[in-house]
Amino acid sequence: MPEGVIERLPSYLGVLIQLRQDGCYTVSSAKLGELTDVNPAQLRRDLTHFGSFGKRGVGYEIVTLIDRIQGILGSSQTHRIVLVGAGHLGSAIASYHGLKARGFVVAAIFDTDTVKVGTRIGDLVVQDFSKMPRVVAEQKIRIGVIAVPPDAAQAVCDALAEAGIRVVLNYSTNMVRVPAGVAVHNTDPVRELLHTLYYLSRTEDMARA
Amino acid sequence: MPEGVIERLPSYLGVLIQLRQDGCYTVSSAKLGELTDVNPAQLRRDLTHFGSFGKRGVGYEIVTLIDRIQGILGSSQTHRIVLVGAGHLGSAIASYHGLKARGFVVAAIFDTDTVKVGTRIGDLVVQDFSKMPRVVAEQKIRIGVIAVPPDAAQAVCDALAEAGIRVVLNYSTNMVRVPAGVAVHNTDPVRELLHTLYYLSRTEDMARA
DNA sequence: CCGCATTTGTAACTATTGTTACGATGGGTT
DNA sequence: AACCCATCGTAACAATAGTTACAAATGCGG
Repeated sequence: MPEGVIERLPSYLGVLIQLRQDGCYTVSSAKLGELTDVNPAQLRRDLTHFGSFGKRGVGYEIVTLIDRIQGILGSSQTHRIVLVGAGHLGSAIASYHGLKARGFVVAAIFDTDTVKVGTRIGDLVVQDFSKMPRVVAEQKIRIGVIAVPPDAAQAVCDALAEAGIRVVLNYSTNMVRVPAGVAVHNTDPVRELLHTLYYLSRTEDMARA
Repeated sequence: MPEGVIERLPSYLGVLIQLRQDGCYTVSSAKLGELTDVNPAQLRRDLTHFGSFGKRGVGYEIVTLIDRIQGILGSSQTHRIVLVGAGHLGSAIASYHGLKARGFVVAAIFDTDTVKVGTRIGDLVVQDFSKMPRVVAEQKIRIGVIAVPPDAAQAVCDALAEAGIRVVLNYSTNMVRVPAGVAVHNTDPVRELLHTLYYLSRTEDMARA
């Protein structure tokens, strides 16, 4: 399965869920492509990677498509995640309602800062990071989110991997490295900003020309 | 300039800045490639897109490289950004020290919620969103960050574009659309999680086999 | 029941991206 | 000064991704 497909599936899913809420039953590749900024033909080809269940002349049945994509991504069941770092970013993630709506539940929050340990964030009480391995093992949690200062990120990541975490989402500025068998996704706001900066200078060049 | 290069430059820059702090003077494509998970040859070719200034047998001079990349991305000067949404996520971004260190300054924070308007976040006082166009115009701000609930995202984005913002970084779950001449970058945490989920199921399949 | 508008699925093509391989070049060593 | 080793820059190749175009299928209206 091509990497690009995997990256687009979550976008399709998001839009489809929105459409279902709006009361739609079917959607064409043209419409869905417009809403996700994807070429309709490519969208159709993406979907053929896991079967062919559109109806010619009609489009795709939304509920079927949602089911299918959730099956591929493995988001049909709810996933428990652990969150490391109870700072502003950690709080933002923990109290983010969009998570539950899409099948994610924050099972526990950890921090090394003794001042933060014991405080509440939403329904959860921040626990000491030393308890992380036990919680991960007992609840068989496989997803971890890192929201700690850059210097601590790698150490936290190593500990998560050691504890059995299989997927790491890293929100710190430092890229972290993982052993084989663990997937990591580094999404640093500053990197995103720098990336967009390039387009800023380009649009200005165009305006000047 | 290929899209892929632009996406990798910020990673290079981050690692280079780190290396400079550690007291290094030069770095080889092999080393830098390892630290950024990029094939050394590709890294070299990426760099040739804007000149050739490595020394054979030695590597690249770190400070020169940093200068050059910052020049390309336009991050040699400081950039002011406006932030819309003073919730948890907005606070996280506003009080994020990594921004200043990398040349970004949050110039103003806006919200429509009258309860939040007037409160302080770091050095800044949250202002009413209606004042956004004036601030953007007066300070000639071109970058806007959206950290509001999904339903409000598109409206905020339209207003930002109208006010003269040229680059939008959208952290809400709803993808937003922009007029031509404005660049947008949607980075939704849930989408990232869903994306990593696929790899989770894959690693488990591998473990089972 | 038949043609028409619509929309899928896919084949062929193009463009882009990534990889491998190797000659060129600079510094260090004897 | 001559040799050697590390490393760059780049050409050739391979793989991937994206686009265009069109035939096959579906439902609808007359």
